[in-house]
Amino acid sequence: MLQDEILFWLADSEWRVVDHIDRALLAQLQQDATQPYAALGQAVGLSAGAAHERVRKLRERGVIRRTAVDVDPAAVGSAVLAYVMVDSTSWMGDSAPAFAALPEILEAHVIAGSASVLVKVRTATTEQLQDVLRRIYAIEGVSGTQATVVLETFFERPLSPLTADQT
Amino acid sequence: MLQDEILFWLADSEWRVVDHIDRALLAQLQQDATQPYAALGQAVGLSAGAAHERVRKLRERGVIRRTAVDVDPAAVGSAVLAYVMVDSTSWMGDSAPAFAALPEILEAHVIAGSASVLVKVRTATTEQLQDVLRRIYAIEGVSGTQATVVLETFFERPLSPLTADQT
DNA sequence: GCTTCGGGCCGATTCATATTCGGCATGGAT
DNA sequence: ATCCATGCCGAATATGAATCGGCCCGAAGC
Repeated sequence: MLQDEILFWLADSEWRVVDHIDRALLAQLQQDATQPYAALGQAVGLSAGAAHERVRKLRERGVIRRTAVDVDPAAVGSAVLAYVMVDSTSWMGDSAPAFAALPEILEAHVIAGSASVLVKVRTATTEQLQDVLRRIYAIEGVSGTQATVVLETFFERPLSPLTADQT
Repeated sequence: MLQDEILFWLADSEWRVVDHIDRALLAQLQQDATQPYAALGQAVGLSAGAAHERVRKLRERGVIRRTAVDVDPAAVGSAVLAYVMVDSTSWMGDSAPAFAALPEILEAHVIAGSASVLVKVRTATTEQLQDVLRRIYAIEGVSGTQATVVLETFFERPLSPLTADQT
C-alpha cells in the first residue's frame, strides 16, 4: 500500500520510492555491510535473491552512495577533533575546492548565522590544528576563525533510515 | 625499516603498528570496500592472500571498526542539517545516553568553550529540527541551545589515513 | 469481467571471490 | 650459527555473489 511508502520528487523529474523494506535493508547495511545476502534477506523477510536485487537498485539509484570501512581516527594518528567557525568578508559559495585542498578538513558547510562556513577538522596534535587554522586563514576571503576543540566524543553514528518517515 | 612505520602507545600497554601499506589499504577500503582482495592487493603491491590477512588483522585490532554503506540523507528524508551548541548548568559528562536517545542526533561531543556540548542533527524539516531542540532542552542540566543551520554542504568525507603521518 | 503487461519475489545454477593452508624467505633473538 | 616468529606467496577449498527461468500478483486496457 502506498501509505507505507515515502515518495521523493527529484530535480531530474523522476519519482523514486524507498519503502519500509528498503529502510530496513539500509539500517542493516549501516550496521554491517559484510553480512551475506541470505542473512540480510532473512532480517527483512525476503529471499537472498530479492534482497540482492533491492540493494543493487538502491546503489543504482544513488540511495547507497558507497560501501566503505569505518577507521578508528586514533589508530591512524588523528586524536584531536575540532570544529572551526570561519568568518569571511566575501561570498564563500565557490570556495569549496579551497577547503577540500586541506586533507585534515573532514567536512565543510556553508551556514546561516554570523560565521559563514563551518568545518570539521581532525589532526594528530594541537600544533597541527594550529597549522590547519593558519592555512584556512590563508584562503581568499577568510577574515577570521574560531576553533572549538572537542574534549570527549559521546558518539558518532550513521543516519538512521528508520526514523525520518514523513515526506 | 622502522622509520617508515608509525607506532602508537595504547592505554592497554600494547604496541600496535600501522605501516604505510596498511594506510594504503585503509585508503582503498574507504573509497570502496566492495572491491575484491585481488584488486586490493594489486593496489598496494601485495598478493590477495597477504592483503586479506592484513585487513583481517586491522579489523581484529579495531583499526577498522566496521564496514558500512553510506546512505544519501536526502534519499531517506533528512534534508535539514544543523549543528547545535548546548549550554548547561551542570556537568554533562554522564549525559551521553540522554543525547543518544534522540535518533536525529548523529554526533554528540563535549567541547571546550562557553557551550558544553556540540551536537550534529539531521531532520526532514525545520519543524522537526525545532522539535529536536525542544527535546534537547528537556535533558537534565541543559540550560539553552544555539542552533546553526547548514545552507549548503561543500563536502563530507572520511578521514584520510595517508595524511596523518607523525606519532 | 477477462486478458495482457510489468514488477517483484523465489529457488536453483553458475561463477567469482573469500578463506584456508603449506611452504618459503626474512629478520631478530638466543 | 641456529632457532623462532612473522609475513608473504600460490594453490586448494568453501562460501557467497550474481544470474536466470518461472510464478504470482496488481494495474491498465479491451
